[in-house]
Amino acid sequence: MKSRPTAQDVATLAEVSQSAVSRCFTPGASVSEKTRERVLRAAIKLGYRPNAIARSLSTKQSRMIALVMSYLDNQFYPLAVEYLSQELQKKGYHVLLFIGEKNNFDADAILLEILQYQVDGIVMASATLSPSLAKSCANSGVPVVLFNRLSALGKNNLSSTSSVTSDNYLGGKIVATALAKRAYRKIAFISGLENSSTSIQREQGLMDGLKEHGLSLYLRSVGHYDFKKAQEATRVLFSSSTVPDAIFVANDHMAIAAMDTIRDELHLRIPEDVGVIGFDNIPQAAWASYQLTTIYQDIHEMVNATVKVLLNQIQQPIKPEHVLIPCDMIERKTLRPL
Amino acid sequence: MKSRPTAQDVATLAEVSQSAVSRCFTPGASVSEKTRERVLRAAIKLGYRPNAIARSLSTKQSRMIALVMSYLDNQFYPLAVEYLSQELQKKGYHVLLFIGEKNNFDADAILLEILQYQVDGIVMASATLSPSLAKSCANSGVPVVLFNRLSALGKNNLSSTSSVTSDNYLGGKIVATALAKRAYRKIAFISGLENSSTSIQREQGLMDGLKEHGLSLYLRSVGHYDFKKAQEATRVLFSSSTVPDAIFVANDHMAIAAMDTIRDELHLRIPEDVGVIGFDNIPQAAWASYQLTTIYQDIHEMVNATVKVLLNQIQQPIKPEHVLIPCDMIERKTLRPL
DNA sequence: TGTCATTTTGCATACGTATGCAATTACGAT
DNA sequence: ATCGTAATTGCATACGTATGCAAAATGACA
Repeated sequence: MKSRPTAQDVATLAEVSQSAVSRCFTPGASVSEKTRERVLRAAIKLGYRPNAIARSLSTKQSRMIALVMSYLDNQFYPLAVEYLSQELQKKGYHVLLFIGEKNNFDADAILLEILQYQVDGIVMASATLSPSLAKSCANSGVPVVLFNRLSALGKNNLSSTSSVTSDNYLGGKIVATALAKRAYRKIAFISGLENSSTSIQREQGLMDGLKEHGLSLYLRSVGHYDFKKAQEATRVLFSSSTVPDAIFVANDHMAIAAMDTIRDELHLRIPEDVGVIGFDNIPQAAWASYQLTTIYQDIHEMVNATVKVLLNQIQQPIKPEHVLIPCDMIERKTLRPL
Repeated sequence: MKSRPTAQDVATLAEVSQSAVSRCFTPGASVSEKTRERVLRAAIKLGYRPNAIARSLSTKQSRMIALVMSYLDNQFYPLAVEYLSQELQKKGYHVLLFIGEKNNFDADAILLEILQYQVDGIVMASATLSPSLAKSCANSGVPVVLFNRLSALGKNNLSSTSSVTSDNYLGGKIVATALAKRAYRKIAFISGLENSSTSIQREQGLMDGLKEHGLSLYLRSVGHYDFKKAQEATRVLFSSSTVPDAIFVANDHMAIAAMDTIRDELHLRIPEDVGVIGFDNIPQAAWASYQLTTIYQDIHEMVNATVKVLLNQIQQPIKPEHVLIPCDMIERKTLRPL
């Protein structure tokens, strides 16, 4: 049980200096073919691999990216994690994962932990970045990209932290048009977390879109992006005498919850009695039992953009970037046909 | 854009030595109340936080755990990731996430990357550990725990790498008994990956259980733990003239795929025409449209055990440990009642 | 063969923290 | 006040790598 060989061990065996060994593992460094060969031979013999920790200390680059999430219930996020992790690995980065507790999610505390690890960048999904923390990151020179989130906006709608989101506002408008054209008139909205930018923008798009078609929102309920709470929200919508004929749910995860309640508890038919439309296009939306009509979030584009922005910011953190990914409707069977 | 303050900066401001500062941030170190106060005051003033990288280099403990996965489609894994990450954070560890590509998953290459980061331990889920790698880890003194997997077994059924799994064999037997008691006679099995220990043990349990009830397996098909492939496997089962009256599917993810195919394509009723039972008890199994009867995997117990074993092994890696978590059936509506 | 430009090499040091050891201080008891 | 013991502190160094700089080696060319 001896500890791992160091560059010095390799150097001794290969009869060169430790610097030479280091250069052999540093792309672009100046080493002759002869010594490289000798070093590599010795390295293989000893099973040597450079110590990334020591390298990080020396170069001041950890090649680690912190990924901050708050929950993985909604299948959209695991997929994002998976693809993001793969893309970052391709670029030579590694992912340090931080998942907060649902109830007491203290982003500030987590971020302080993160900063200790000298990560080269941070991707925040499922959590807003408090202004104080954004400042803290900026001071440390650690670039941050918000994934599927915007931070609190100033009056000019420009946040100081980079972000990548779908065009949620447009998505909301598309929903409004689709519902209007299908002759739905009593339209309800089940929101996500009240203070989340995604939910707010989707709702705003819906409202503005409805107005353009001479309609207005009929009912509204809050689902907190949670399955059970969305079911409760659905019950509330149907508990009064004023019943909606269509529901826009802020994401698919909740839309499925709503469908279960509508069909199994309330014994209503979808789409005959009530239309349902979601947002995200998670895999479950395509399952035969749901066939949920929804707004497509291009997860691959979102991740690609996130990686691109992040690496940009790492190279030269000048101005924050804000990327908007287009989205569109995927028609399945929870809205009646045109 | 100045770089982060160091212990030396704090020491200078507080007029003490760098050692004193270090000791203030090392639990159990000897510091007087007076100097601790001065140091902390200075640290706060400068916004100082110890550099975890430097600390790792010095202590030879990174307090990072590598988590290796191959896919997150199956909701069971995101939940495991979430809870595992939270538990490790509570213990002061952080998670370095590695997700392989579905197609070309080169565990060996990934593991070499991991070892460079000097992680204190490795949790492998969704991937078998090749003997060469296991040896490589042992040489490096890095403890490994297999989560929901066993490595290739020797003749004596004892692997040299620690593991935490459900009692998959027992689960298979429970399924056999449940099916037999409900008078199912033409029982089919849809397997996961053919070489995965979970699928193998669940099937073995089923076989042995059936035999005890004087039955034998009627049909068999391979689903590779993949949604679309499971649907194809289901079609195959029903394509010949010999049609099963019940199917045990190696996990819920595939069981749901099978249900979709059975009901939506084949237009058969569950459980009247055919019974379905899965394994895992993922959240979707409880959705109203499925109500899948399944075998419960206690994900919290599994994670708790994983963390416990891992920390044990980190402290004193003497003998590998193998933990078996009990499991039981959760009855919903995809098997006909007794 | 000698000169000069270029490539390769080694030396020395920095990165930021932890810690063994010896020196110093504090404190209680006599 | 004196001594002894325990608590605290600073010094020096180690952890493993990268890299600026100067020295050395190489190679091209006349």
